[in-house]
Amino acid sequence: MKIATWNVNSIRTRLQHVVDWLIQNPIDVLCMQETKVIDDNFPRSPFEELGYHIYLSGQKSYNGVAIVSLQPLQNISTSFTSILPEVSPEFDEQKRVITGVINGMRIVNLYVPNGSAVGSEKYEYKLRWLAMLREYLQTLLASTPNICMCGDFNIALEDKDIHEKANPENHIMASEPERQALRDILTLGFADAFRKFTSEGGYYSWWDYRAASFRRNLGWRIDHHYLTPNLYELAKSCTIDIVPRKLTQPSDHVPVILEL
Amino acid sequence: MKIATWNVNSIRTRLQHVVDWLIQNPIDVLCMQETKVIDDNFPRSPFEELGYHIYLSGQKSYNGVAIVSLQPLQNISTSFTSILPEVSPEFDEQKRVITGVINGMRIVNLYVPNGSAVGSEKYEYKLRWLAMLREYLQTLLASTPNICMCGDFNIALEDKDIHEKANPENHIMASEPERQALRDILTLGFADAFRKFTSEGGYYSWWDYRAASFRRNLGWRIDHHYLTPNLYELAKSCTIDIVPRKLTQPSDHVPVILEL
DNA sequence: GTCCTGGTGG
DNA sequence: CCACCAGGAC
Repeated sequence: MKIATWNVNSIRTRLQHVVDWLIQNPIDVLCMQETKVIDDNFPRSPFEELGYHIYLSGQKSYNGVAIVSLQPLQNISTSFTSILPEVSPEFDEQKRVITGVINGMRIVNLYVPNGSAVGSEKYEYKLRWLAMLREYLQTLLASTPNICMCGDFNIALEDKDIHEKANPENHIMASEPERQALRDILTLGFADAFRKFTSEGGYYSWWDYRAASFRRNLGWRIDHHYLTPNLYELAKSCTIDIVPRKLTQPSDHVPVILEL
Repeated sequence: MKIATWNVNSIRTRLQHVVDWLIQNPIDVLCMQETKVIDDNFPRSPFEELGYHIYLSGQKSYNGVAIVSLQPLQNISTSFTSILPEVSPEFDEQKRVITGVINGMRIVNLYVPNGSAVGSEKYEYKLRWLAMLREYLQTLLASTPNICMCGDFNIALEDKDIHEKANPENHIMASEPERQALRDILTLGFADAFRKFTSEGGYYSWWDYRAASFRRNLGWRIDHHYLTPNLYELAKSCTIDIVPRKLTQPSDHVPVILEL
């Protein structure tokens, strides 16, 4: 089966790109981020016409995550507090997580905070959010040991995931505290599916809209699939499809496809 | 020769429609209104590639007029105060007039204020603007007796220029003070080119974007060519091309074409 | 650069 | 309904 993750940067603006891509690419589960729409206004029918079940956690303007799946998902959850009652309700105000179970595997679709600039208030929120996420995943793992966690992590763990013109040191999405927070999560038992198949750098999933970044290939690999051991063993491929970034009015991110 | 007037409602948004229309329609002079762009940002090259000279009086966001002409124009003017030094400078803040001479004929391209609602401050401005326009034209006529005045007048002079569902009485664009102000201008020696050839009603040049007005043909004829006697005699046809209103993302106005 | 909102203008 | 802006986010 194929599980893809794609930060679509507004599902309403990108609807035709996403639908066309799904028609061209046989995807079982598509995890989207930055849908930027409340659930009532999500464009359901184009996905339903392709046979997808739809699971949503959206808000106005910002954030918002969605999963569309050919098979139905069980045990959907869209909040942190329902899994971790003691956690601050601030983490559920922004819609950044949706999870459900398919074939005994839990899919966790995440939109990690961007963090703005190192040292900013939003940066501190990102680090607190990642610490909270660790607790959340620990709880989930206790009941479902097989987890495919994917989404826009807004973190590049290695310098080879970042184009050469950037200086990763103290850069948002590359700073050591962010990387450490993500590594602390992975030590729960997750591994990067992409790195099972590809060890070289120069593969990117996001290019800033500004400064002609895509034309100059100044990208970052910040969209990931992290798998628990059994799933990692099963992984058959993990690839980045840069074609949709070449269309007119593209998302700044491209889809990453995991095959299990 | 053919002289067309078209309120394009943003030349940048409508560029492809206008260029395609010019390629399909052999127009010598196109007068545009509501270009909504400062002169530095006007998309010059598509017109230049078609062989047009370009004359501009634009502003940010609102209003803005332009003439493109296969032959060059002489004696361009884009202000009221330069013709009528005693007039209030408020009338030059909004870019609503551009005029130039071709073959001894002066073309005056106008975007008359909309007036918002009868009795409003904008309505009073419209009436003052029209009174000022009369003086302006009187001055122009003294040096150039042959004038083709065209543009978006935001006035329908007769009830048959307005769809049946509207109640013209005290309606903006149809109120008696507006009509009288326009008639006072026409008594300087102008006649409606369209009415030389067509006496029936039901011909419209503008349909509101709202309420599916075009589909229901709830239109108004508010875009006109007014000609001085010699030119009126020479007029060969005056037609409205509603085809561009059927395209996707159309202007709410369509071109009106005068043939001399 | 491209997206969103909320506001104005029509 | 459609276009513009400013301001914020990324």
